Amino acid sequence: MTDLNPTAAALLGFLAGGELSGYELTKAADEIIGDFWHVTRSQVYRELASLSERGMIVPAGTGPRARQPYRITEAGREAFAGWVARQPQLEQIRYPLLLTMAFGTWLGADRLLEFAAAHRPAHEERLARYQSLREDRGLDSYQKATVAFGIRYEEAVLGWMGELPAILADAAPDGPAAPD
Amino acid sequence: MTDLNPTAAALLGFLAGGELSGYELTKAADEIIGDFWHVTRSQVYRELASLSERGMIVPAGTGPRARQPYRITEAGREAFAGWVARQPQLEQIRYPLLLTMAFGTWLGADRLLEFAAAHRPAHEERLARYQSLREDRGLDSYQKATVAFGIRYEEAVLGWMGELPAILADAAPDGPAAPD
DNA sequence: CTCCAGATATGACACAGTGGACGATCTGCG
DNA sequence: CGCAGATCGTCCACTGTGTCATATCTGGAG
Repeated sequence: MTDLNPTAAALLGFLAGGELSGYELTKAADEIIGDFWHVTRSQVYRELASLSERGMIVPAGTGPRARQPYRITEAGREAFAGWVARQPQLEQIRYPLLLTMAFGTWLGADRLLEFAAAHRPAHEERLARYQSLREDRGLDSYQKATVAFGIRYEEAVLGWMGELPAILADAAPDGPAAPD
Repeated sequence: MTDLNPTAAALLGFLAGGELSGYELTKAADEIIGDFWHVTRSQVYRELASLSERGMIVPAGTGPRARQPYRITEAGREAFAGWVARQPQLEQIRYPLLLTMAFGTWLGADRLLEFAAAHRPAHEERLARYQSLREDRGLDSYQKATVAFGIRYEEAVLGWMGELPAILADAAPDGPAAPD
């Protein structure tokens, strides 16, 4: 019940399925939750150290290379169970393109449309990936639900990009023009 | 050109429109960019200190209370112009509900649906707010563009929540059931 | 008018999360 | 063999979040 941050909780969640090392945890996190909860290696190792100190995981022998697998403890399982049953916070979006766009007067519509266009392929790829995941027999329905969000989200982004030119059309025609 | 983080850049962007204090900047950021770039008070003051050190802003007299307004300098304007013209990064989403959902096997569909339902009013309110902003004559078309994203996004979330029960229906009927 | 509750305004600090650099170890293959 | 590249962990500086503290001003109750 000792409160966990979401990243630590996710690591416990993965460890609840078997022993894994930091590197493997990083990969698992990247593949399975990476689209809505980004986790870096640095933080994985930091959280592992902290979880280990708090007795929620223990080192389990040694793997190949310097690999250090961890096993979840009973305390760890309890902490995870406590975390998973709590009402999650609202989501946070950090969208630099929108930030730039909010100050668009200093840049002009043309450049902004280029910026948006540069992002489009990435969104199309994600959408395609989600769509193929939707058919994947290996996912449980909970993971399917997260994929379904991804599809809705990417469709929304692409739809928005589609209507952008029309919205920005009635901006001052172009170019960095200071208001006031 | 000295590279700015997005938060610092946004503060310069606001200051480009006139002198503002930390508190006023916090409010402006919250209202205008808060939905896609969350900024806390602590960070505003930290960035102001850093920008001031780097000569991009200067204290401008004193306002009422302990209020300390800042004025942007020429160096600040240049740094901002440099930042706004750079291709923005891809967005980041941090969605705790999806994290919990990814580990849904340990919780069960019923609780997850409750969790999602608890978020619904917040999304409906945001959507309503965006829809009324869309009619707002006071926004320039760049800000309209950010609002348009908000509308697409919230519609996507609400649509997803609508299909959730169906997706989770074919999960193991209920309850925390450990797999393996 | 006085006083104090509450709003305004800034700051300090610990923790969470990001990104890049570094170095060591193993693996495969020319 | 030997070395290029992948694997694995560590470190550090910086950005972002959340909470607590503190000082100042404002508006009403008395």
